[in-house]
Amino acid sequence: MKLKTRFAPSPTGYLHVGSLRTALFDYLFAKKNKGEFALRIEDTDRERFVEDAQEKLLAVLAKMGLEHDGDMMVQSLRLDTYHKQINKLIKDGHAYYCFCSQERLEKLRQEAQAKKEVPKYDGLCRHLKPEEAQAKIDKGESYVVRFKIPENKIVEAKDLVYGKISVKTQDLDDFVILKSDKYPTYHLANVVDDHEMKITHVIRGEEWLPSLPRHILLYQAFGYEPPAFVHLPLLLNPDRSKLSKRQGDVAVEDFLAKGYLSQALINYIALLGWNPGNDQELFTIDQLIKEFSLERINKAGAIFDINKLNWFNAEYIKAIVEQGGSRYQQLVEQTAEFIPEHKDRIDDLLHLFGTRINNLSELKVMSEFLFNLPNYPAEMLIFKKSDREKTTQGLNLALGTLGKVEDKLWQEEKLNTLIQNVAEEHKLSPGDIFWPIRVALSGLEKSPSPVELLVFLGKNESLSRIKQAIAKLG
RNA sequence: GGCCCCAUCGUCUAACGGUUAGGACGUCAGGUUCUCAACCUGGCAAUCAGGGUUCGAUUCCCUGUGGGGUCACCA
Repeated sequence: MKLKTRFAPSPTGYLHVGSLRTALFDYLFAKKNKGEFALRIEDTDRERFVEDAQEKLLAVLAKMGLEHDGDMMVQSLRLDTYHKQINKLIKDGHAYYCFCSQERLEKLRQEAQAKKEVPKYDGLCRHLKPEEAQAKIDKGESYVVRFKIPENKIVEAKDLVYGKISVKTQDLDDFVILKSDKYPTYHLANVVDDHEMKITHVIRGEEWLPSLPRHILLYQAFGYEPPAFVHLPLLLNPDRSKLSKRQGDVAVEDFLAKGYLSQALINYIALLGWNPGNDQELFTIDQLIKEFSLERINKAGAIFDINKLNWFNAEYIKAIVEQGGSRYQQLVEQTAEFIPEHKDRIDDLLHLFGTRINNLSELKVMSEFLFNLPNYPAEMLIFKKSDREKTTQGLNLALGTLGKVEDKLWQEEKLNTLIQNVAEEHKLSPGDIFWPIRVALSGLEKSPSPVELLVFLGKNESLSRIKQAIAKLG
């Protein structure tokens, strides 16, 4: 049988990084085994319906390079199927109609809570005769369908990461499988669809582990062979709670909007809860596919550390700028989205700041001084080991020397040699001339090297800024 | 609270029962330098606790502690 995984998000309007990690592992495992990676939209909650969510989801997955195989399944389009399956369960005695009102259930919950007991459905409608139930339905009473949990049994479930799990059915209650709006709940739709789609491996977050026994019971009631289950350790906030908004970005869209590269994000997230068994950390997607194995998935939750993501992203930016090629062209295009007003200078900006940024949005802030010289104090021009006199001399020498340079010789190495020579001739140390040039050109104490700035700004602008500096020193 | 899961540096993690407990991020120090970044070198830093099993436990078992997840007509 062909191996098949599926990513089954509910359309919330954005893709959570935890979901991305699940999707990635689904994808890697499928590709590794020459299997299929399917997509299913779990939109059975019409109260949380979000406009455009499906399109957005597809777009982000595409950006992340996790495109699915085959047709996408949409649960809201399959109500007939679920109804058919639910009727079968009812007929076989595995499920029953329940007419209890929300108010009664709420009261039940509160009573249990007051007695410090576990809130559980008390099974009031469980023994309703079929005719009685039918009569109520005919009268137009609102109802749900509940699954009938077998009594006094032990449910054994196996997970490929967590091992064997067993639960007593006494600890479970008759959960709803069909809501009063005639939409199925997750549990039901999930089991029906995974079976119908011939999913061989269900890979999902650890938060589903507690409901695994319910799903096993459903498979048994249907007489289906359950798929293999793989629960993934959770992604955590710095305080070790389940990764959520409020404590930072969690939407993949947010990271893309800040200028994190999809490959970097994928690479980082692959190493959360999984490792290759050696020291390698930088992986292309193809390498991940090659190395991936379920055996090397961890059990403990992993904190999502923005610091390490920054490192990965910076590594990718550096490497791509250095290597050039088509990936570099892509990077240039992506960067242009952040600085549309200086589109024609992206190439230069990337080379100037490629080793200094964690993400693309930082580039905009960091390069601002190139287009608008900050108003800096004259004292900043004087290097800590220099003085006003030498600084003025250095700037004037620079102005004279640079002014005579032909346009075609306006290059980093040439300019560097030129300035060095002038400094030596006049017994000036580098700090007497390079430092003030940098400050004159950038208005900052921390910046790329003076010659890089000269080349970026060009002769006219450079000389103009140096003149301004000399004037400041008065 | 019931049920379930988990436990190695601050973080991500490695270690067929036998290692000076390794790597990476971060951090600190030094080098390189006109500054920053990058780069290079080095430092600090962990097996939750207590019992077993064993010649020997990070590793296996039990208990405790701690953390998390889940207990909806949400997924």
